Amino acid sequence: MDEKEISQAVISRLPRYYRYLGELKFEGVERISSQELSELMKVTASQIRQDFNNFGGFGQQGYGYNVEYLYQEIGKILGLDKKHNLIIIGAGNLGQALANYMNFERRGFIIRGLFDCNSRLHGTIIRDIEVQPMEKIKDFVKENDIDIAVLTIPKASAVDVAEQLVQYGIRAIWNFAHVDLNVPEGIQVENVHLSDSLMRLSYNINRYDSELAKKNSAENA
Amino acid sequence: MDEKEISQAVISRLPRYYRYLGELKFEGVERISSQELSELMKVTASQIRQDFNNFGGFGQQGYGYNVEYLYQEIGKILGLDKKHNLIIIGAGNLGQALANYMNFERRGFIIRGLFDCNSRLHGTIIRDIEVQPMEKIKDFVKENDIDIAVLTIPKASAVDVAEQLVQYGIRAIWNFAHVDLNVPEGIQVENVHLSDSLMRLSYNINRYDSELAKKNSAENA
DNA sequence: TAGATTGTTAATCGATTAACAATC
DNA sequence: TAGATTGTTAATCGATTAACAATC
Repeated sequence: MDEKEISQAVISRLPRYYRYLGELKFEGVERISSQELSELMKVTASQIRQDFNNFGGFGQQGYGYNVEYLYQEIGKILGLDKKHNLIIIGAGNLGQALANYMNFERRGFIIRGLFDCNSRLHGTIIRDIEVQPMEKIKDFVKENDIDIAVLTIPKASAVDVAEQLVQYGIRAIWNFAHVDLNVPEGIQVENVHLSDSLMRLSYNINRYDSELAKKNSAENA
Repeated sequence: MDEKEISQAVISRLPRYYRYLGELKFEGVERISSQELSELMKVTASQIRQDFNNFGGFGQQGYGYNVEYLYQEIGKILGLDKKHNLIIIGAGNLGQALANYMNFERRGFIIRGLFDCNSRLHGTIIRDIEVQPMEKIKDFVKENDIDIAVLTIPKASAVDVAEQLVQYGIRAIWNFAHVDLNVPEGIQVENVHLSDSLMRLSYNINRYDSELAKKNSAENA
């Protein structure tokens, strides 16, 4: 009953473990110790063991971890053994790019519908999917068992659209709009704020420059 | 000399502050207290004050913070007062979407070149920029003072291309390829791993479901 | 001056790392 | 059995929150 809540720090690391294990599996590696994995991934072996043990013991003393098994188990923890039906709201450049990106399907995320408020896009077909007007979302969500909505629309309309999606019964929103959505408890939101990411990059360039300048002036003093 | 290093946790929050302050400024709000901002942004006032004070005193006791001034200062910290020249490597759907996205230019990130290994794309023009073959990157970087490269290519070639870019003198890489790059000290990398993000969303949907199931079975016990 | 609110120090909380006993 | 390596507890480190003196 009193489940120890897994911290978001741990969860954020799981996809990276999954990626490395997938590659090891692909390379035919059968087992790996936390020590070896730690060298590969440049994190501490201690953190790896702690992270995995949040979900129970996946390893074996004196042996290490079975790559195939661990890969499967992390996949299950991430819910990748389940299928998810998505719709994309906003069939602009980014929406189309995501619709065209095949790799998500491989992980069980299947794009079922595309919607846009721009009538000139209606009827456009992207990967066998026709762009439909926004008015069709409501029925489409109900009839096609959609659980995830991808928001690739400008921030001006994103908050309203998100609210509607929740009413239509959507379970989760993958939000690319540069605005914080306000959704009720139990609706999952994952933000991808590209401009935030670019600003962090900019900060780090800038910081490196000024530290360099400081170091140089110190040498000349 | 002994600069207190600013933690990445703080830096990650700066773009969000910047966004909120930009909106407040746009709405004509002149001053704001940490208390008011904390209610708006749903973080503690304490954290806001701590964060800002990493960079010096931006506020005034008894008054709060001047929105316009604070917005400018955070912009400067993020390096948004400086121009950056970018190139995009990989003119597929995602590369084109980013090239078409105007908002980055507003913040001083100017896309100068587009490159792709697919010869069928060469000569295609996106927002006045012609897609060029990969062989042209080297000279282009030197002649156009490029500091940021956006990597929107498949992971198979990403590591090699990144290595080359570093040799050509690039300063920073905005990496959309699903692989960890290995770059020397001083080269900034910011990863946007979309599939990792989607997996986190998947985890949270899954977790919510199983918690609900647990709660229900507990009630029936 | 009195009230408000910052800047900053101290206390708490959580996450990471180290250490080692358990065990394959 | 001996060696290796996990699972787990304890120690450390860092980040967040609370509290309050400084000051506008």
